[in-house]
Amino acid sequence: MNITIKEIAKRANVSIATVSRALNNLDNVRPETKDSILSIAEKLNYIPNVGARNLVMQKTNIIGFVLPEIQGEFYTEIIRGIDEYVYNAGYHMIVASSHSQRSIVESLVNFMKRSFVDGVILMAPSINERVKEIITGSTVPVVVISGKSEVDIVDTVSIDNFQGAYSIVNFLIKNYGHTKIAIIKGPSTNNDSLERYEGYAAALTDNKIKINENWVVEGDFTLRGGEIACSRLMTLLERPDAIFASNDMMALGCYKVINSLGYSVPKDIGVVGFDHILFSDVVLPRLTTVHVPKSELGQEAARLLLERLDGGRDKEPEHVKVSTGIIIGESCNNLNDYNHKPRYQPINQSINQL
Amino acid sequence: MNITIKEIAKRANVSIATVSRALNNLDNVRPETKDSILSIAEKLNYIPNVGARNLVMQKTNIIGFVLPEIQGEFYTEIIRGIDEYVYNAGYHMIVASSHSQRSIVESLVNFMKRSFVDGVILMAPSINERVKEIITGSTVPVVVISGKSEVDIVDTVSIDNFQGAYSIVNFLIKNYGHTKIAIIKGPSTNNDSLERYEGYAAALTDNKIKINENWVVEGDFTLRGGEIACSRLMTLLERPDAIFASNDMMALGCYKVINSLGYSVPKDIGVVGFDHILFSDVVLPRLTTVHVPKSELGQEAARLLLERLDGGRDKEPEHVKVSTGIIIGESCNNLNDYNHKPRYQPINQSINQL
DNA sequence: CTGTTAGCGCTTTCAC
DNA sequence: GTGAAAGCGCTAACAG
Repeated sequence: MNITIKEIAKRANVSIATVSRALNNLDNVRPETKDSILSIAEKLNYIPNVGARNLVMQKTNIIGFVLPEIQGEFYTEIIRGIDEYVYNAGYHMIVASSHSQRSIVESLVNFMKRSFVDGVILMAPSINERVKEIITGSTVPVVVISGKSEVDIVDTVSIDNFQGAYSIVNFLIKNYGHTKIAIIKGPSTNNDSLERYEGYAAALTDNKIKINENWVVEGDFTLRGGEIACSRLMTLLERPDAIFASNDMMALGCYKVINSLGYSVPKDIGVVGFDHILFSDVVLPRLTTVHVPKSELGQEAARLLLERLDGGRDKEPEHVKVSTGIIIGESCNNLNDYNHKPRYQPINQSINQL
Repeated sequence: MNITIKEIAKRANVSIATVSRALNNLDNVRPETKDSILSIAEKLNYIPNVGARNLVMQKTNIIGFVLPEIQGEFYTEIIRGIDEYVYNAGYHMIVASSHSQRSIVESLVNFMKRSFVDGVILMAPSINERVKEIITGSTVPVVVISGKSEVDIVDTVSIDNFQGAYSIVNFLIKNYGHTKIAIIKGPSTNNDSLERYEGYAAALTDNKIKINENWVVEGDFTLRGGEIACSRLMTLLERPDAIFASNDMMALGCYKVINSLGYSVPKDIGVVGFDHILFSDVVLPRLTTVHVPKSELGQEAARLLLERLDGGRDKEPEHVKVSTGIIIGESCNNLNDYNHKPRYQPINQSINQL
């Protein structure tokens, strides 16, 4: 049988209450008593029963993280961000991704079970009515990571998609002299996608550039989607000079298509992305893209949740936006520099540099 | 206050025992009574208290997954594999990756707390004495995912590294006519790394090819490590015709170096990898590599763990090896097809090609 | 300082 | 079929 405080109490000739106090390091225990208890516990290799403590404390020190699917480094980074943060506060995290057998709704409902988790972080590209309903009726605090702060009754964390998209497009225009910029949008149901488009549109408008509807195509955030969308752009009579792919995966899809058509990035057409995934630095030419602090996204969500858990249950919902930055690669040319300076160093030169 | 079986019992005019029976769908309850109870529970929106049930059942239906670091799709896929499998059995998973604040040992010890998790899946590239000790003394079942079945006292799941490495190297020799094959090993402390090297060595030996020590260099499984190792190989007086990188990240590092030197893959030198990460299909040329069924790795581990949990506590430890397959890309040439065309082009010639 | 006692909410004998 | 009662192992008043 597993050893309990009862057993320790017997051996130490004290009551279980005293054992509990000693173990929890409360100060109203005589030092000698405490030492004795602690040493006995140590000797017996005592391990507290978490479940029993949970029951009486009405707290599990576990939070749930619900996400669409565990795939791609994006989610991985967020998971890490959350985990690192909550660990320091003595919490653990249960990950529930939706998959063939389980929907987001199901995961949520499951987590809301009393004494299962103390709080939930929900990551969802779009939030339907049913989910909103569940969040509203939740007994435990919920923090939403989403493209848009569409749920204002709970804390939210979102990427500053607008700013990110605006910045990079504005950069292409102002610094690189581009005017013919196409966009490959993400899925229309996705909030991040919408905001990125708005940033794109605003940057053009602010620079007095008309939006060419032929240069606005939709993708689905996948590599394949990027390929298809890019093919469409490449077969237009009037081609853009640069493509703003709403995420890096699609940008890589563009690379593939452009290369397979015998063109080259950025010589023939520029490509920029959004997300700054690992491989945007690995590909040649390195992708110019918008950096999203993924891990920070998770950390902020965790911070908000733990703050709620720490007594701040009825303060106003907080809405945090994490900001982005531009990563400048070589996937888009500076048209202003274009005075016949070769952009690619002759190979013999780079060899000399070794 | 939250509603409990006590409340339901009161309203249904029965005892809490009967409520419990009805809720758990035991058969020794009169149908009418059961219906009445169920409808009341429904109406009251009753949610069972997981913690209380855990306490009396001595079971949490949570398993722990301990891994070195949450990073890269490799781990992500395994997490998904485990999650999908255990979900169907009514379990949840707590992920604990080691990071700056937490070691593997710490995670393990933490999970071993009674009533915290019902079992643990441990993924570790190498297993030290301390960890072995903890596993041995564990009160809950442990399944180890590791490169080698070095822990034979518990169930293990491992990649068939030897077979994978052997296959791809043998393929290069037998099918592509290669003889000058270098290897970039992984870290020497990593079991997967060692086994892959052994597969490489065996394939050469079986084909009566001597191992050239100059062509055996060590990497660290990172992109950067691959670059450094590849640079060393490329500066040798006698260069290999192909490089077997012990994982795909390092293979991509090779791509970078080879390209930056003005050479091309596979024309000047072939590169093959191991893992079959997402990006091995994205890069150009597509990487020839060894496919590792990552999600299956997680699923097998989950299966073994749940089998233990399901009463099979004292059956013999099982050791599962998941097998690999070769993915043929375009990153390595078939020399048999290569009728006397020079493999290394003079540098000026490759410049002309631009 | 320490012991007694009353639960936390649930499952499970053991009677009836 | 159903109820009474005994815990699961722990914390937290409340006394002393």
